[in-house]
Amino acid sequence: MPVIRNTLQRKLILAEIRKLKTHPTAADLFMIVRQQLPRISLSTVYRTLLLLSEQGTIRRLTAGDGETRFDGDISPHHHVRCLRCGRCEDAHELPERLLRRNYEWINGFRITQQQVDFAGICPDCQGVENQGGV
Amino acid sequence: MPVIRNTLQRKLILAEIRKLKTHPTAADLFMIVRQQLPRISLSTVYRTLLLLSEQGTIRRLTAGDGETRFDGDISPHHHVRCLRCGRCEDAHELPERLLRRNYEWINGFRITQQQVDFAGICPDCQGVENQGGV
DNA sequence: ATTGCTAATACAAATCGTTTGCAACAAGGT
DNA sequence: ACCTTGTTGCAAACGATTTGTATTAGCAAT
Repeated sequence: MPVIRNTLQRKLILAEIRKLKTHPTAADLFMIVRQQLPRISLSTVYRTLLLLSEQGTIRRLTAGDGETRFDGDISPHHHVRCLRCGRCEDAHELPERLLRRNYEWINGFRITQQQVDFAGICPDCQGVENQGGV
Repeated sequence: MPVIRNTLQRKLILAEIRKLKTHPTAADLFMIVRQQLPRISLSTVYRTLLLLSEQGTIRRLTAGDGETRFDGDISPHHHVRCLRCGRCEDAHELPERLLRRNYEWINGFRITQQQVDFAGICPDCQGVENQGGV
């Protein structure tokens, strides 16, 4: 088993993802970290995000069409996503009992992940709702 | 507003997606419909699936990493997905009260879609679990 | 049935997010 | 300070999906 090195790029990426509450995409993080480390490459960002999510250090949010988003808060909680602009927020105001009960087996599947995916139109997009789009 | 034409390709695709219980991908449906209509193109399948899901005739399942899957059953129910092979099944054995309550507003978002996403290892993949992979 | 309008198709090429191959680099144990 | 090898940056490959366009075919009106 190879040694995991604590590189500067990994430190910066993890620090930024923990600082942000916006569930950034890989491209978002690339642009942010590049301000401190201009030569960092997008593939390093992808590789680091893969590593961190496999470690369980961060959470990968795959619901929704577009890009994968990442969350530095790994405590159990749910998300709301805007179908128009893609914005993704925590849904902390939900009753926490919603998924308090864990399912370990369904249809013979051994369940390891569960999350509720809420989607709709965010406040900013509600005004322009009739002006075409999706 | 343009007239929506009831073409042969649309009829065939909708018939197949309603026949199948396996939540096929666009590529799956392409291969199936091609047996009856060899000259159909993959982009027609994609465009038709987009149209049908925008109409609300079928349901788009976007949770998970890989390809988008489609469901001809639009009644409210949840899904289990295998993290190893990607298989996706209905989770009908769940207590139906799980999402019986509908959320209309969360964080100021007007909610139009909600679903529980369960993921784990399916029975077929449990045996080979230790032999590497994701 | 035949016509005419135009939505929808097949095909190819483009696009988007993400992954991978590889030579150069740097983390961290010695 | 050195050496091993995990990691990076870059470019190119990748898979899923979308789009441009000339041609085909639905279907409403004759």
